[in-house]
Amino acid sequence: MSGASERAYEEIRNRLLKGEYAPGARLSESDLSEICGVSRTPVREALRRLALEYFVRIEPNRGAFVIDWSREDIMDMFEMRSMMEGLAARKAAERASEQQLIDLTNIIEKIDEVAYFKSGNMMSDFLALNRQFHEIVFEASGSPRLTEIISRFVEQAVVVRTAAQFSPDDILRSNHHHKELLSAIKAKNGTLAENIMRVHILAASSRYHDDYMSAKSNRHMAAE
Amino acid sequence: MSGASERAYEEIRNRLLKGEYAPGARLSESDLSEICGVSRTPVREALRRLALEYFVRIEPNRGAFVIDWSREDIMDMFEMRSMMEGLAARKAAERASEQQLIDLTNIIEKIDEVAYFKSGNMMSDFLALNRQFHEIVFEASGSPRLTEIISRFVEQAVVVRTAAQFSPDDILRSNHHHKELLSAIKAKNGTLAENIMRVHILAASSRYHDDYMSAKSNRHMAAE
DNA sequence: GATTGTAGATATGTATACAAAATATAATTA
DNA sequence: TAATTATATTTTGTATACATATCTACAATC
Repeated sequence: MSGASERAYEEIRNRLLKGEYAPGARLSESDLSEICGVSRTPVREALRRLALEYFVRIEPNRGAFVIDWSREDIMDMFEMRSMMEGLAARKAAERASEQQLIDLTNIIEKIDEVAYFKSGNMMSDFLALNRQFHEIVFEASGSPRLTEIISRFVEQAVVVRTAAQFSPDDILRSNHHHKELLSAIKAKNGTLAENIMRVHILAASSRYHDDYMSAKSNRHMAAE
Repeated sequence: MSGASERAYEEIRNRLLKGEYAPGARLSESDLSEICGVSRTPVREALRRLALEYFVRIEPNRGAFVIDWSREDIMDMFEMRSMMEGLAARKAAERASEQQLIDLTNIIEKIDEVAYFKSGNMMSDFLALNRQFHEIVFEASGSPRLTEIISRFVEQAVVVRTAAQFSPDDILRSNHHHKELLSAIKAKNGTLAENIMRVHILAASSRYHDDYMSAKSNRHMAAE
């Protein structure tokens, strides 16, 4: 999965995230192999991997197609994610180490700073820190297998793609959840931690829902 | 994913389920290609697919290794599955069609018959019917994407492998859950359906846990 | 004696060539 | 002209050959 295969994966994934290919579009292996500068073999491997992550759908003897996600699909995915990460949070509350608590505390501080100073790359900084935060919670759950599965889930197309625009206010609100979660974990209150995490994820999904609806109504108005 | 690739997948998967290869064992591509009677290319594809389903783990430039599941890993997987299938059951309670209710009713009847007559292939009959039952609940959730994701999850190594021995009593108990679930769905009581499904899955996991512990203690005694 | 380094052997990663299937195009018929 | 069949082209699926990385064994060195 290294070298050519990895390169092809990254390249195709980036193009998909940029929305370069329309939903439903067919992805030709030869075309992609030219674009990526590798042979068809690693391209095929990359496409299978992207199929696992729900970026594309592969039909036997027909090839790979860009997946189209409906609003319902996306909300369902958020709901699944909220349950999974909630489980991780519950276990984290039962098992987190001192060092992990310190790490979480530090990340929370950094996120506050990012939101406060509103630097040019505020979004990417926040996304990286936010990701770290959640990764540490996974690790703190104490189950490597669980961590792997949930991480893989969070890598999925719909989740990655919907990590959209956040305002500084949104970031602060999100970080407030982080603080609540941390104190629940510190108090070793698993049930509380689980439900805070669920709220945290579902709040993001709710925000996405609002964005989607307003975008829809904007398009509607623009069309009139 | 058809022909040679599919054949290789089935062959390797069956051998893994039979426990032919020890946990941690390395799976050579050339060996498997001889065994399956196909070239290395489809074998590689099959191994990647099995990696997604957590049958094997692939290390870059080193190959595929049989995954070893700890008891904790398995319990975690059951817990995840209980949440996912619970979600599907809740949605099914909100959206199931008349036909789907009839289908579920019929399957419940057939399972009772299977447990009653104790035919030679009781286990495989039950497993097939049980699978159908759960598949219909997925479909009744009304979300094709959700169905796909949960089905994929249920295909995973640990879930498939732990669908072990059930006594006629176990089957009747399991089917009792099915009946409770069906009536909750009929009553369009989503929360109830969700929690019944969770209990249904977690009861199976509890049974597995018991089996595991007694097997462990048997081995212990046999060793003395 | 333990460790490190190197050479050969073995396995995986990638490219290319060929086979089979699907799609597009052209010709034929109603 | 529309539908349909035949043919050509394109695309995916598989096999094979080659490149590259890793493992094993043995020797050199400390």
